[in-house]
Order: sequence, then structure tokens, then C-alpha cells
Amino acid sequence: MTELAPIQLDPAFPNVWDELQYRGSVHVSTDPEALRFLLGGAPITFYCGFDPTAPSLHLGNLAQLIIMRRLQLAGHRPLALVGGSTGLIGDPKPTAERQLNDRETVAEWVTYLGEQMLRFLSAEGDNPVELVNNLDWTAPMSTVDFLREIGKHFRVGTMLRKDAVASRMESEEGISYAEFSYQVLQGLDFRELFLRYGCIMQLGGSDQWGNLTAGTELIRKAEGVHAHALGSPLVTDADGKKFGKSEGNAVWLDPQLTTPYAMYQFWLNQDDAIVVQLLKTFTFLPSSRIEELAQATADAPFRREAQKELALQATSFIHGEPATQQAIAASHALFGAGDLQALGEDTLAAAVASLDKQATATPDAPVLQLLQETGLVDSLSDARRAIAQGGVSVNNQRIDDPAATLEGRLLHGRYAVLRRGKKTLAGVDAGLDAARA
RNA sequence: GGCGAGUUACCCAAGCGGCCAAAGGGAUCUGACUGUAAAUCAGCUGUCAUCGACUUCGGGGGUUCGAAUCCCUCACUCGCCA
Repeated sequence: MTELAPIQLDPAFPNVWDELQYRGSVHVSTDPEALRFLLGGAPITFYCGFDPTAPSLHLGNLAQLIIMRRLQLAGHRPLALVGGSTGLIGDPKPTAERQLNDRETVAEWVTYLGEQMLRFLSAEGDNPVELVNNLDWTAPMSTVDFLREIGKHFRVGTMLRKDAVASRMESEEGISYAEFSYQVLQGLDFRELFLRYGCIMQLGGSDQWGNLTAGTELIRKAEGVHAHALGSPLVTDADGKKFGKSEGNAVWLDPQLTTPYAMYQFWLNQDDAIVVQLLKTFTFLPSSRIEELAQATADAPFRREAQKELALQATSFIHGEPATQQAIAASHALFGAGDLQALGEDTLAAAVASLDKQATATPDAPVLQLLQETGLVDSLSDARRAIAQGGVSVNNQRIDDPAATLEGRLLHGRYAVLRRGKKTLAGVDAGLDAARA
């Protein structure tokens, strides 16, 4: 039950298209019947791109990467594109104009994203992944060439009707010419990859639909070929809010930014209402196993079997099994019976170290201050509020005195687990060697 | 280029000389109830702090005993006209 699922397709589906349907990975597509035929046949080349808007990909991107991997497992050849040029312009968000990042930063992120993508796709066999960067063909192109060869194929009326543009036109903020042109750039990419690699399909989130079809239309007009696009549903949490990356609480694929422990906890805490969908989207578990887990959730929701399985499978896919096992061990230790006293020093030290909020301290450091240093609260005022509300504990003992210190509360003479609320934890090491601060 | 409207805390949005650290809603966070779930109910949500003090309402400058509120100016956004 807690075995790692092999990275493979579900044999229950002879055609990968049907598996994608089962997993709810197709929201819109250019032509379902043609795609089913295409994907069930000889290997094709397809691509999916990510813009460097951050130093790491996040869970929303992972959904695409997993679809790419499934297609690759079916024998098709993936091109992993990083948006070295499009990242300099910015895909229009429905709400607001993007802030431009400087070129050096974007270039740096391009390398990070590239490395990251390669970790999730296979470089082996007849259809190894290939990494491409759209800056390579965009940078040398002159403005006149761009307008004549590409711009001439685009109708402004059509461009204005794309959702991303239309919603911005209606908003107070409007839209800059740069972001308005984004769809043209993405269309250009698809055509370029078609010409260079014979790439005939592009994947993306359904919010990218306008950009995806910009490419298929350009290829049709300029090359007379019908290329395809597949828009996958945006993964949302139970409230319908975007999953993986929103303000503040992004879950990153880079373990430096989101520790495996935090990642594991993230999956473990998913609602019953969406856990089955998440299993379909983010794991390689066969449908038979997913149906079992769906039943388990219905029958005995309090056991949270589906969440546990999801957390294990997804975290392992991202960070590998050893890191995941450590995260599980830490979770058991920190959320176990609550008796941290009983833990051996090694186990405790590892659990404390795995938390993504950390601080070192002297053995008599005030709790108030540690709350802030660990990032558990934003300010001392916030820390006072949290304590006043009864939401702070040290080693599972509630703190109600704002002036409390670590004195007499350390485990094994040097560790403390700070908890805010039920599940926000930070580790404190007050060991002598670490206490210089 | 001309005219008009606008820029308030995480988001939406009131306020239009003192009673404004700034209504209301959403969202986050905390507590209760639970299953490290959801829903529900309650509380909190500028900073520092013992009363209390201090910094906020696009930027800068001014008027006034006193400004988010009035004036000038700059920036940005939207609309209409050229």
C-alpha cells in the first residue's frame, strides 16, 4: 500500500489519450478525435513551455510536466521550452500588468528552470527530451522581419478577443503593447519548433488557450499545416483557487524553496473533496488503485489513506524516495502522539532540521523573539497576538505568557519545536555551538 | 496634444478638514468542533510597547492649530475628443 508506483502508464488504457481523459488532464483541445488518433499512432514531437518568472517551477507547472512525461512514456518526443524571450515580456495576467524582471535575473532563472525540467523527463531511449530556449530564435530576428513574417498573419480583432487580453481591456489597468504582443511571440515559438523539429502539438494550461491557438493558427496560415493544442484544466484547490502558485503560498519544486517536509505536508493536508482528482493528476498510480483510494475516502475518511498515498507518491516523484521517507519520519515525530520528550536525539534533530522554518538561539531566548526569527509570525505584535489567542506552543506545551523564554523547555538540552496554530512548525536549535547569535 | 475620471491597508471598497490606525465585504491567521479534512461559530489582522507612543491613505511640496480629506506639482491608469 505504501509502495512507490512505477513511473509508467496505466496498462488499462491502450491509448495514452484515453488515460489523459481519465485523469482529467484535457480541458480543451483542437480536435479530440484527431488527437486520439495521433497520440495512438507513430511518435510525434510536442512541446510545452514555461516562462522564467521565478527561480523555480511550482506545482501548477508540475501538472504539465507530468502530462509531458505520460506522453513521453507513450513514445512521443517532448521538447521542454524555457521562455528566455517571453519571460522578458510577460504573459498578460487577467488582473494586472506584470513587473518586468531584469535580463540577468531572467537569464539565471532560465538555467534553473531548464535543469529542473530535465529532472522530470527522461533523456533515455528513442524519444529523449530536448531543452530549447525561445531566446535563441527571437533575439536574432529584426523587428521588420517579425512584423512581415509573423505579424502579418495576426488579426488585431482576433487578438483582442482572447480572454487574457479582453479581460485586461475591461479592467481599469488596461494592457501594454508588450503584453498584448505576447500571444504573437508564443505563436512564433510554435511555428519555429514546427519548422525545426516537426513539432505538431503544444500543451499548456487552459488559461493559455489563447496563446496555444495563436500558434496553431499561425502554422495553419503560414505553413498550411494543422497543428494541435491541448489545454489542461487549471488545478485548483477546494475553493477553486489556483493551486501551487498564488501570492505568498507557492509550493515550489526546488527543495531549497519548499522543503520535502513542507511538500509532503502540503499534499497530506488536501481536502477530501479534491484528493481523488489530485491522485489522478499528480501520480502514476493506475486507475484501479485510485478507485480503491476513492472508496477508502468515502468509507473511512478519517483514515486519510488517499491523502497519505498522494503525499508519498507526489513527494517521491519530485524529491525522490529517501527525502520523502525523511519527511514522513519527521511528520510522524512532530505530529505523533505529541510526546516529543520520548524521541531519541537523532530522530528529533532530524525532524527539527527538516522544518523549513529555522532559528538558532541561546538557551534562554525569549519565545516572542524566536517566533519572529523563525518566520512563524511577521512581527512582534503578531507574535503577541498569536500568544494571546492561545495559538503558540513550545514542544507541544501551550505558551500563554508573552514573556516566556526557552529556559527549562529544551529537549535534549538544545532543541525546541515551536508551533503556531495546529500545523505551522519551526525548529529551534539552542546547542552551544550554534548559539553564537 | 486637449478635456474629464481615478490612484485608500493582502484584494474589493467607504471616507471628502478634527470623533480616522481609517466603515463594510472578501481573504489570511487563531480558537472551538474534527480526521494534520470540509462546513459552521467566535476572535484577530500597521509597528513598537505597561498606560501609551510612532509611521501609514500613488510620489513630492504647500495651506491649516489640525489633512486620507483643501491647493500645487510629478508619475501611473481609464474614458472621450483631436
